Amino acid sequence: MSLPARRRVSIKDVAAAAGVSLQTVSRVVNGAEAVAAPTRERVLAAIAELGYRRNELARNLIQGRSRTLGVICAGHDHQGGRQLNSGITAEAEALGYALLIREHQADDPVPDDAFVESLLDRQVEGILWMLADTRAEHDSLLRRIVAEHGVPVVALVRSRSVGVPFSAFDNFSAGLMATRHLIARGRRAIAHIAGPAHSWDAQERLRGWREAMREAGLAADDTRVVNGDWSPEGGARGLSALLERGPLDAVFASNDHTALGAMLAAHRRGLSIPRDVAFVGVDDIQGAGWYLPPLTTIRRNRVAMGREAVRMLAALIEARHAGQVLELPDYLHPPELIVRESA
Amino acid sequence: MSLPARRRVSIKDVAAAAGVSLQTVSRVVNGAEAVAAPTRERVLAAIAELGYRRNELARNLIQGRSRTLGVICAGHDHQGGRQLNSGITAEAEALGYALLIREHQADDPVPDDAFVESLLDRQVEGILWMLADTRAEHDSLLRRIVAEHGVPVVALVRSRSVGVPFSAFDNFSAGLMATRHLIARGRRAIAHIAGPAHSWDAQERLRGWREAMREAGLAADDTRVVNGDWSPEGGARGLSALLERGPLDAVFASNDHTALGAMLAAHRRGLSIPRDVAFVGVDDIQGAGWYLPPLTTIRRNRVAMGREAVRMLAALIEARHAGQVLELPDYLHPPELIVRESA
DNA sequence: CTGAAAGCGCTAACAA
DNA sequence: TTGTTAGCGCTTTCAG
Repeated sequence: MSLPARRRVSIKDVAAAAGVSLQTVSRVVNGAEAVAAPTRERVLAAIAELGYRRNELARNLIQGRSRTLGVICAGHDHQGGRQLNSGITAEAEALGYALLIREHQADDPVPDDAFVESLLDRQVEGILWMLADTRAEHDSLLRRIVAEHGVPVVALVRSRSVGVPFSAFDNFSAGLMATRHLIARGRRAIAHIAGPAHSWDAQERLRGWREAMREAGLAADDTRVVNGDWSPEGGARGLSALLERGPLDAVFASNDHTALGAMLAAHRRGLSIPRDVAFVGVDDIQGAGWYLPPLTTIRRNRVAMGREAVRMLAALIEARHAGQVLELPDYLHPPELIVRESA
Repeated sequence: MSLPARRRVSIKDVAAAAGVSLQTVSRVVNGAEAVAAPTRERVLAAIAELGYRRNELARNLIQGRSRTLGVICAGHDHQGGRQLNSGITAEAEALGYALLIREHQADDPVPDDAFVESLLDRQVEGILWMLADTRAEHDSLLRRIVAEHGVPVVALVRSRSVGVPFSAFDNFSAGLMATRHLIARGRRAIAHIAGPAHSWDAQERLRGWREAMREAGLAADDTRVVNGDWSPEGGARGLSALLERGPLDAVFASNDHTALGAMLAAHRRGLSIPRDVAFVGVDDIQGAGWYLPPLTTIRRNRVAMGREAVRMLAALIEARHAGQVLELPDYLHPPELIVRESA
């Protein structure tokens, strides 16, 4: 297994073996035209024999480019960060970028400069910001990254004030769509189990719920809203709290896990779904179509969001290298209603 | 946003500003003792004023260490790769390693050398292998990484033949535990919906089921086994196929998603859970405790597995740098039975 | 078409 | 305690 570290073969070794200079090897490796066929053959043979591979680190150093993107994301991601990552990783790879991940655990202190500096020190060329927190510390950190360090940033949340381009989910429309669907099915007493109070996504979905209720002339007062925490536990607690405040015939849950917990709580109280209470979630996580009953939900295409974000960031980086200033349009990904049996 | 790329301030700039040599700045930055207090002050002042940050890439190059780990994992991971990542990322960060991720999508061709070479080219010091595929191509690739490239590797699956240390889940014991639990509850006609045929995890769990049936003197013939694909769809299909072959009073599903799908299918056929058919899954994914009925399952602690794997890999790397050969004991993480209502 | 020299940003070894 | 000299592995001028 663990052999003593053998020195990797360098361009120098290849040059010596092929009897040419370093540059010639470099040219061959980089596919330059200006190399005579026989020379190229010899170099290629030496490369093959020695098993030479280019050291990207050295290359990055001299070119002043790391071809690396930093990703700042939440740690215990209840919302399926995984799927997003798959869009991000695939696109990054396609564009030739490596990814350096930095996770912020929910129970850690609010991230400060030191949090991102490890990424900057490793010379990331751009940053993907996935923290959906509306607290001022997050905003100001993001602003400082852009202003002081001058690194291109693309957000995967629709950030409030910081002028960073984003590829984000249209949470407001999602809330609107979910609630409208319930209204169209004849529901009137529609409650909302929201996400955590300082989550941007949660706030937007709540706003969508309010707007849909308002336009239908229905009461959307605060007694109809409780905060959850994206988890089934939060959903179950939320439903109980809501039922104590009064009767309801539908619940818009901020995400599928919340809906799952709330549905079980409703079931335990002898309520029939969707007859007595209808449920709509958000996410369309794997499994949502197999709950009892299968969950009606608002799908968000995380893979597409991730892909787009990486594309935007890459464009920003290229422009920067070309000395240009690029103004990118924001990208708000539309929600998709998936009607199943819970509503 | 996208300012023209400004040259980052280097150690040279700091040295000039502070009126000292490069070396002195380097010493201060690296916290060496042998610097006079007033000199240190001046350097620190210059660093603060210029906003100097050390370029880790340059440092890595000269030290011949990248402080980076490569992770080779499956793309569309139905099994919650996310949670594992959280153990890996946390431990890697704690030990000062960055992570370079390489995902293998299930529908891509079997990974070949080119697949890992992008990691090697970026000088990763070790590789975390998370591909649980028993096909020969995977094995031989893994073997080649170790033999030809000489990079330390730790696997997160219990790999068959390749002599790579692992920190893996004890899938066999999980299968044993799940099946024994069903037997202890008085079930006799216990079927198994397995994972994909060439998944190592799936094969081991199947083996556990067989062994438990055998030791109880129950029939464990192939008519009682179908292959799923870790998904709810596969679980539903699996249950239907099993029921066509004969009656059963319990199902050991290879993972929670499979169990979820199978439970819905059972429900649709008017079977009561657990009265008519009991179910046990594997994973204890978020939500499993909120299914209808809450799922009895075998928990696996992915975070611990990830942490341990990173620790092992780091130890291997340190040993290598110290010129030693380290024999590491493998780590088989025990399953934990979580009894809920489905069995 | 090929090579020599310089240097990316930093640290290691030695000298002063 | 501080500075000087090399040089990590590579690419970029600029000569030849």
